[in-house]
Amino acid sequence: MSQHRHPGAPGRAGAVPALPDLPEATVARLPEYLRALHALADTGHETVSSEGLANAAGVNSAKLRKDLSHLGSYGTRGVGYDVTLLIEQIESVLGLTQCRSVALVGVGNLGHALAGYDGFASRGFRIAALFDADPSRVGEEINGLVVRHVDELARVAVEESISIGVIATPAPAAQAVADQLVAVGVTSILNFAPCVLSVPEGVDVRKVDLAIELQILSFHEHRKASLTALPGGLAATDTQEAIGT
Amino acid sequence: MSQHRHPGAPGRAGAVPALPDLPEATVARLPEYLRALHALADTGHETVSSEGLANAAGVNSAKLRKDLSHLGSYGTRGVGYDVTLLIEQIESVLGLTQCRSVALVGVGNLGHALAGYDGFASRGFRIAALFDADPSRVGEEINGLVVRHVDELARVAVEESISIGVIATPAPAAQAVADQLVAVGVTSILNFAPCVLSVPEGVDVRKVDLAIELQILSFHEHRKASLTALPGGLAATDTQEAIGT
DNA sequence: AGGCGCTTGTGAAGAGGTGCACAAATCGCG
DNA sequence: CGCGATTTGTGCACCTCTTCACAAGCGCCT
Repeated sequence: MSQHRHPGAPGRAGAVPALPDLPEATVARLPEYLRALHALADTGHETVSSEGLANAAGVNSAKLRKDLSHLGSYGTRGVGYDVTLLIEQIESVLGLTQCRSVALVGVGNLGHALAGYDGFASRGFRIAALFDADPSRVGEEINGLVVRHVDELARVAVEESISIGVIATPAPAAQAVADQLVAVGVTSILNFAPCVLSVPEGVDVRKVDLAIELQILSFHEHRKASLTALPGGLAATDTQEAIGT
Repeated sequence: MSQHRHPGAPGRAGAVPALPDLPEATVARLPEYLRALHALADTGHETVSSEGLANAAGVNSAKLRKDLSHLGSYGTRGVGYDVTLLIEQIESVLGLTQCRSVALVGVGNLGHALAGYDGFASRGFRIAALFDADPSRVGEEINGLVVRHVDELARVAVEESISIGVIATPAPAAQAVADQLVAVGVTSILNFAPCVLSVPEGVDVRKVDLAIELQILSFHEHRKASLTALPGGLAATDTQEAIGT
């Protein structure tokens, strides 16, 4: 119930694609499922029920089933999901079957750590190039890669066929870097700089701001402190967060 | 500074606190508004319209107004919002009027960068203690702080009145660390380890997984590639993402 | 003083996501 | 071979969040 993409003649739309137009919330959870599935595969599990996988991924089992149903029917009723098959499907949908090359701009405090983070490589991403605007940093070698000057971005990006750009510069430099990335054809950007990037339509930007995460926690901490200050009443009723047990 | 709220008084009871039970989506955006407001204040602006602030924060102006309206009416029709006043209000709601102490566990690649990240201090958080389980790392000094063994967590946490724990350990160690943090009374955790933490009710966990962000971008990249591969038709219609100009 | 333009605050409609509950499907076993 | 146990896939109701559109409010200018 999912194959009818376009009966026309897309000549080349043969095997993989399908492009099921997934809900954004589902897309955001698929990587988590994928991680849980890899963990299950490593411990020898061949199949897993929606309940089991949902637990491992920290979500509701009905939500998980609905998410997976958007990719097609890859489960067996009464049995569960084939771990290996499901991994293949999710990786295919996420476009992880090819190794994607990442360019990292800004090799300061955070960028340095990102350049050395092995969680990228282990999940199919290759950091292909490092850049910085500071001449004193250019030439430094990190994890087997030499830092180049950001002016070389255009040339190197083509050579290495970069598909994702990561910005780890200070905020004032981020927009200029983003513009350069867009100019060389990068259409996906992960931004660690605490600022809003403006990019043309068709370019995806995801932002990670570490301080914001702390501030959100601070709010909840603040709220909890206020509630427990109340003697009785509605203190206990509305605290339900992360999965318990 | 935690005033109670009357269970049955819909009007505005006290002055500052109110605890307006903000929507979660609003809470997540307030820090972004705060950052934009600080930038405006630094450039000499005394007031700002919802349109202006919304632009600076990268959101829709109606959404911004609704978000702010949840805190109360701090704008002036025909004029806009007083930047300084709004900063104070948001900081108050987020519980940033007091400096919160953070314990960072795991001083590996990423933890090292977090320990040196000045974006925390500049936004009201104090990294009060560093921990690691690796004896060879204990004693190392980072940014003026000495790394202690994780077994000292209980004692130090009380001494430094830690209110937020940050986990930057490898995944296998994360759950044990979380348990220890919870045991010493920490009720807010920021988890960088790629795994699901299980914590008792009343403890908030936020997760940041750098690889997941890349995988989400990978999906969109994959989707865009498939769409442009199709000759005609639905290629142009459904690409709308980050703010454009 | 009065009108005019600008901006906020909000009601209402719509879109999207969540979780329940159950029918349909599959396997294992007697 | 049929039955019961198990688990998926999904219709539906609920809920949160988003967005539009506009009345109410405010300051400024004449």
